[in-house]
Amino acid sequence: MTELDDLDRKILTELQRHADTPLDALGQVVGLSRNACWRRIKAMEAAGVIRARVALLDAAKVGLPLTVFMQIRAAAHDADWLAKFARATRAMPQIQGVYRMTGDLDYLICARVADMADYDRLYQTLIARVPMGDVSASFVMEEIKHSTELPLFEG
Amino acid sequence: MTELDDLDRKILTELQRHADTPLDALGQVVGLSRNACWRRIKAMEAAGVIRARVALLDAAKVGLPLTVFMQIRAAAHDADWLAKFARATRAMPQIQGVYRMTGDLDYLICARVADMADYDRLYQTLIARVPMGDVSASFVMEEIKHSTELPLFEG
DNA sequence: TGTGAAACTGACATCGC
DNA sequence: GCGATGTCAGTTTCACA
Repeated sequence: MTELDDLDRKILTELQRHADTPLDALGQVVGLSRNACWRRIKAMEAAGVIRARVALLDAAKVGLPLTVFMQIRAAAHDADWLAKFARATRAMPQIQGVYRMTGDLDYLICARVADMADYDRLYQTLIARVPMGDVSASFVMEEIKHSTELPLFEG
Repeated sequence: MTELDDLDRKILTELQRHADTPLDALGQVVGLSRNACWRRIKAMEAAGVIRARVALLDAAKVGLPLTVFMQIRAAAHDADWLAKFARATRAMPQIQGVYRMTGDLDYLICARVADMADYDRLYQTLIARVPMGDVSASFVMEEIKHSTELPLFEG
C-alpha cells in the first residue's frame, strides 16, 4: 500500500464512526463511485490500515461499570519478567490495555470491572501470576470522553 | 431490555471481535437460527447495549505512532472548570479518552500523536484553552495489549 | 421461506499524468 | 501507457418481513 490520500482518509473517517455504512452512501459522502470506494477499502484492509470491524458495547450495561487504571512497577528489570507479565495480562479479558511507559520500569494497565470486589479479584489474580514491584490503582469516577476514532486530517 | 442471557452474551462476544459476521455464521456459533439472532441483535441495539459498529485502524499506519497519557491536576475545583475542560478535550480529536479519577482533582487523558512536536502542539493548545493546575506526560514505549473487547462471561 | 437490497466480480470505456 | 475511476452487466449473499 502506498500512502493514503484525502479520499482514503475520508473513507476511513466515515468507517471509524459507522463501519456499516452502505457503499452507496459512502460513495456520496466521499465523492466517489461505489466501486472505487470498495476497491480502496479492500486495499486498506489488505494493507492492515483497517484492522477490524467491531461492535462497541456499553460497559455499564453489560455489568462492567467500573474502570480502573493500575500503575505498576516491575519487580525485575529483565526480558523474562516482561514476557511473563505480557502473557499474564493478555490472558486476562478484563484488562483492556497494557502499556510499557517511558522509564522502562513502569507499566500502565486499564481494566473494566464490575465493582470493588471484582477489582480485588483481578488484583489478586495478577499478583499471583507475576511478581510485582509496586502496584497502585486509580478508579475512574467519570468518563468524560472515550473514543476509538483517530484523527486523519490536520487539525 | 431485560437482562442479557447466555445466548445474548455469545452473540456479543462474536460481534465484539467481528461486527461483520454474517447472521448465518453467527447463528451456527451461538446455536440459534439466523432469525432469532437478528431479533436479539436489534433488541440490543435498541437498548443501547450495542453502542456502535466501527472500524478500528492501525494508529501507526495512519501516522499516529505515539500514544501519550497526560496526568492533569485541575486549576480550580468547581463545576465551571470541569465543564470547560470537558468541552475543550471533547473537541480535540487526538484525545481518545478523558477520565476524572478518584481524588476529584485528578484527570487522565489518553491521546494519539504523530511525534513529540505533535504532542507539544496538543499540550500548547490544551493549556491555551483551559487553565491547568499541573500537567505531566508519560509516553507509551510499547503497547503490550490493546483491546475494545469486554469480557461477558465469568472468568 | 421468500423477496428485495445489498455486497461482490469482472469487463470495458474514460480521463489525466 | 499507466493508474485510477465510472459504468454496466452478472452473481451471490445478506437483511429483513
